[in-house]
Amino acid sequence: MKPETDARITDTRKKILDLAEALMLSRGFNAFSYQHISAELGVRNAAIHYHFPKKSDLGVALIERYCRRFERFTQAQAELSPGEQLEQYFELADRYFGQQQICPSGILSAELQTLPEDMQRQTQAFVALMRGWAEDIVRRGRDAGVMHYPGSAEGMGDVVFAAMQGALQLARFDQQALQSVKLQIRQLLGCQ
Amino acid sequence: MKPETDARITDTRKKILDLAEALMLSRGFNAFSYQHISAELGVRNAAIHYHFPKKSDLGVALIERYCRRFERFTQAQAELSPGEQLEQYFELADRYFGQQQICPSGILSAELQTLPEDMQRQTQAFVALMRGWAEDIVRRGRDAGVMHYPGSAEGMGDVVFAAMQGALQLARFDQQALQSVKLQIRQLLGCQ
DNA sequence: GCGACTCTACTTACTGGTCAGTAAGGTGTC
DNA sequence: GACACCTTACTGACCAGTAAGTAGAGTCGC
Repeated sequence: MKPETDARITDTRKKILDLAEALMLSRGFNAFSYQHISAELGVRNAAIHYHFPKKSDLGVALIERYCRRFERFTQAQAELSPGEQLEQYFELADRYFGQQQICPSGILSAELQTLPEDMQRQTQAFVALMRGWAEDIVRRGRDAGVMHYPGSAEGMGDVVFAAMQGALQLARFDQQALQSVKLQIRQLLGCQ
Repeated sequence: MKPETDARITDTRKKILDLAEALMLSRGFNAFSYQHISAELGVRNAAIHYHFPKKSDLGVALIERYCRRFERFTQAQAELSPGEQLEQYFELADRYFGQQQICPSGILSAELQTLPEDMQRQTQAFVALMRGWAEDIVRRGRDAGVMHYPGSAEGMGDVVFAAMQGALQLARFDQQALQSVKLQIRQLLGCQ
């Protein structure tokens, strides 16, 4: 039985993924090594290679987990109003910021050209998922009459998504930047 | 006479900076090596070290050049209307996109935590410069009565800057994303 | 106008460190 | 005894950075 399809995912495997995720969001995929993980975990380097033979296997598993997590997140959100969904999006960003991290799509798109091909494809799918979600929020917000903005829902969704991604990067220099962008997006959407 | 203060900057030195710039904007600062540059330039690795002893020296010189270039850009722009300034900003982004690059502040902030300290400081100054400029455009646009938006000029400037930075990263997956964001920003600002 | 000197802009040759990745062996559990 | 989950021990590639040497162009005293 492959670990990927096994319900009881190895403890070590999960710890590796968690550590790799934190490292990727703070340092980037290229800038962390198996050493970083194994040292923190108290195992040898080759133990990581046992679970993820190539670094790209680890990267792909990381993005796949993001996609699954995101799917669950949006399903759990389905009952919420567009305004509440937006606020949950903002809280997600706050959580990244609190850990001195940026959003996964931000680091992955910045490093894109140096990533292994399978990771590039996976990233593309993940970014499309998040982009579609932002678009969905502002479209349903306008349809429900609680959000008001000129132009298309596609355009507004892209601006919200791009601005939040950029804001998390800006927030590394000025912690007020994230608050500033969130507040301005609320005002541009005419909600609250 | 130091090369930095000499008007006649070495040809090789300039070529190194140009190549390093292109490499940084497409691959990132950590993901290019002196080998990449020396191979392209037809010189030996140590020749690069002659002009830039440490890689961080090259990085700092790169950002310093950005600051100087940006200063000249904004000065040349001083006579233009806010609407025209915004369009020039958009054209700048188009140029990066055309070369499969992202904006310098995007890659530098994504990699920030792995950059040498002097580069981090330099980056902070550069980002502050660009942020202030975006804020200035939308403030003067509102004052002149040609741009209309809720909230503060600080907030709107941050959204425009963050959205453009994010859009260039999104555009790596979907080339329409940049157009989409530019169009939406124009509509949010109520100009054109 | 010629040798001595100096400086710039490199070269060759090297070091030590880090990296991903592999092979083969060990150990405990079912 | 088969398998999951590690270990030790290693390889080869790449990396930033350094030391020492050199070719050529310009400068200086004389």
